[in-house]
Amino acid sequence: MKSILQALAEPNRLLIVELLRTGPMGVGEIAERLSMSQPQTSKHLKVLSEAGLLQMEANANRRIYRLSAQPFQELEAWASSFRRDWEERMDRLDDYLIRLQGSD
Amino acid sequence: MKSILQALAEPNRLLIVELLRTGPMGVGEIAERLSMSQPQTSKHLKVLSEAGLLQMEANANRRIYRLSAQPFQELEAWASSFRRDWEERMDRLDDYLIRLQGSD
DNA sequence: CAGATATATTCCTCTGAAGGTATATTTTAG
DNA sequence: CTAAAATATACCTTCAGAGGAATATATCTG
Repeated sequence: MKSILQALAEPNRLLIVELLRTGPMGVGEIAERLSMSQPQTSKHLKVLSEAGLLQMEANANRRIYRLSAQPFQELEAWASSFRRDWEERMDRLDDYLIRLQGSD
Repeated sequence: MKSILQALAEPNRLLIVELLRTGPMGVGEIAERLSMSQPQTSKHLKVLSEAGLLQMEANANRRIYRLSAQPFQELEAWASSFRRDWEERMDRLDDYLIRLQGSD
């Protein structure tokens, strides 16, 4: 989770991720569309890949990057687990209020 | 989204968030439980609060911090929206395959 | 084989942000 | 009113990491 969050926290990397929502893309096209230098783009792609957020497919001298589904599902599960925290606390509050009512 | 991710990306702040899942807590207790200095803790709490992740309740000279539900719901929604991307692409693939089949 | 193209990597610089120490601020206790 | 407790803030130092320029690597074209 930590490495996913760290990878996504960098603004340009977040832009890359949002761009790749539209579909898989090569390094050059990413760099051009986001007005980033090619080395800068490659380095961000490396960080994103090492965090598991991207998959790379090598074709000749082209590298096509695409979003990987799993880490986003992990993130969704993690974020939703907080909702469960609130709900459990609500349940405990309900229990408490019911017991309070019963003890009248 | 960016500020939420940036706030959560720092390891000690992530620890604070995980700790606060167990319930609201004062600065001193957070610092002690995580073996962090008080100023360090206060500064991280400020960043988390400014990102909307925490709410603060002042009681005398105590400040009680608690998790705020909304940003985690935003994060969940954002992460889940990627799942929708895959599904849409699957639908388009289905359409394509069906059309391919029809054109036989 | 000699470019040309696409991408990765290396090296350097510099800024932002994290951590430490000291201090300010507020509130309570005596 | 004074001291203590809890927290926030200011100031300083340090370091990871982001960006730029140059170069390495691999692949295709003629």
